[in-house]
Amino acid sequence: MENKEISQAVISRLPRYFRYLGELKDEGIERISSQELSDIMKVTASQIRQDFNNFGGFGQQGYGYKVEYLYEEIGKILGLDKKHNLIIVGAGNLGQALANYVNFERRGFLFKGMFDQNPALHGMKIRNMEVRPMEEMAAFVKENDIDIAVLTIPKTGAVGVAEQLVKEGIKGIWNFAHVDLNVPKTVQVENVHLSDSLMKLTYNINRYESENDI
Amino acid sequence: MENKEISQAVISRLPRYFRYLGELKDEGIERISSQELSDIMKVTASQIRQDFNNFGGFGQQGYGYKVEYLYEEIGKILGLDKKHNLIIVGAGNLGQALANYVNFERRGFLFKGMFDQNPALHGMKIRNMEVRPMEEMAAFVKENDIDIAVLTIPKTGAVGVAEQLVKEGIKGIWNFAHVDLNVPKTVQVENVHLSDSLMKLTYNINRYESENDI
DNA sequence: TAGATTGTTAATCGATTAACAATC
DNA sequence: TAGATTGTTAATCGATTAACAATC
Repeated sequence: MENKEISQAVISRLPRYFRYLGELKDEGIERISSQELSDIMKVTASQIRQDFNNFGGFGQQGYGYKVEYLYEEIGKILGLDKKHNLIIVGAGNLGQALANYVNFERRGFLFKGMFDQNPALHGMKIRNMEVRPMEEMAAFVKENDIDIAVLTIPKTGAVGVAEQLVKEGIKGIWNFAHVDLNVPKTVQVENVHLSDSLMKLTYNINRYESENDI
Repeated sequence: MENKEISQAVISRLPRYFRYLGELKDEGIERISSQELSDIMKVTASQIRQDFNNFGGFGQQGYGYKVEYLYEEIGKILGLDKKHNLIIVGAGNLGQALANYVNFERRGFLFKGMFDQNPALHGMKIRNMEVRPMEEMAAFVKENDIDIAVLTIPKTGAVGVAEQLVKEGIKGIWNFAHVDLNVPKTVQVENVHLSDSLMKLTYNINRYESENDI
């Protein structure tokens, strides 16, 4: 299938469209124009139309967009119509927090297992799922058709674990470890570097203060 | 102070430079050229030099950059030389995970308090800090000079809580609630929308598979 | 049909990369 | 001094916005 490449800038905006359209749908609103959506979301109507048209014409001239249809289509583009088997590697605070994040299940992410190096945690139940030793991870991934691994381990172990996961045929890694993973193009990585995010916040606080001589 | 505006694209790259330079420093490396850094970080040397020169000349022609000096300077730009008083609003799994994230303290983020609506959690100790009722938040922020609030509450409450925080003079909000906050320009917001991030991952997994007819 | 609004092309703006003179 | 590498200007590339013809 030869699709023209969509820029990551566009992709990054899709989840936000999806969220707003979901809310409009829940409010019972049936149609919306790019101009109305523009007012609500504070992006230009032009950008909205360009973004959607990357994936084909979802609207109707003179009418606008059908909210529910557009919502469904964007969901499909994001792959939310498919089920994804997921494991969490690292049963610390963050791993546990993500395991308990109920909403993921609603979107087709099926929590299949949890792994940790620390023997003290083995057998402990988190969201009805026992924590398994790291040694079992590789076989588990292969046997249970795991698509996505969530990495919530310290950066020291992350590169090695990622290598194992790649070897077992993982499709995507949601990486919370503070290190850049080097994986083949066959494997997708999405980084969540929390401390980077916090630093951006302090930069902006500082900038604002120095611009205003506080 | 009249500084030319730095684009958020540049700011987003600073924490990554900071991380790599910290690692180089820890390895005892004293100098590095933009070309060497380019090889390690997989960005162009040109971009590195342009980025740094937004903030003035940190290098020396014919020599390169002093690792430690550059590291310190980027830290200052990011505001990491200052202390920031921080509270966490929402003592659920994610709030607790962030409270226990030790590394933040090392960077000058001082964990001062934690709040939750749920009476069952009040008085509970998380990292030696008792969970307080939401009603006490506003006064606490004012009395304890809180700069940053971490919002780890459901989206339904987030907008209202953000309003309160703004009223009490908060400087920045690190927002994990899945909603866009509408605050005055005096208050900086950094969003961490975890489900958006996960959707980007599934998009890329899907795209890769459909491009390769899997 | 007339009015509205998309889809799409063209214009603008901004960010990245290339090139090279300045200088250590 | 010669060689290396920055700082910075110019060229290119890509993303955003504006404009409008197509069309519902």
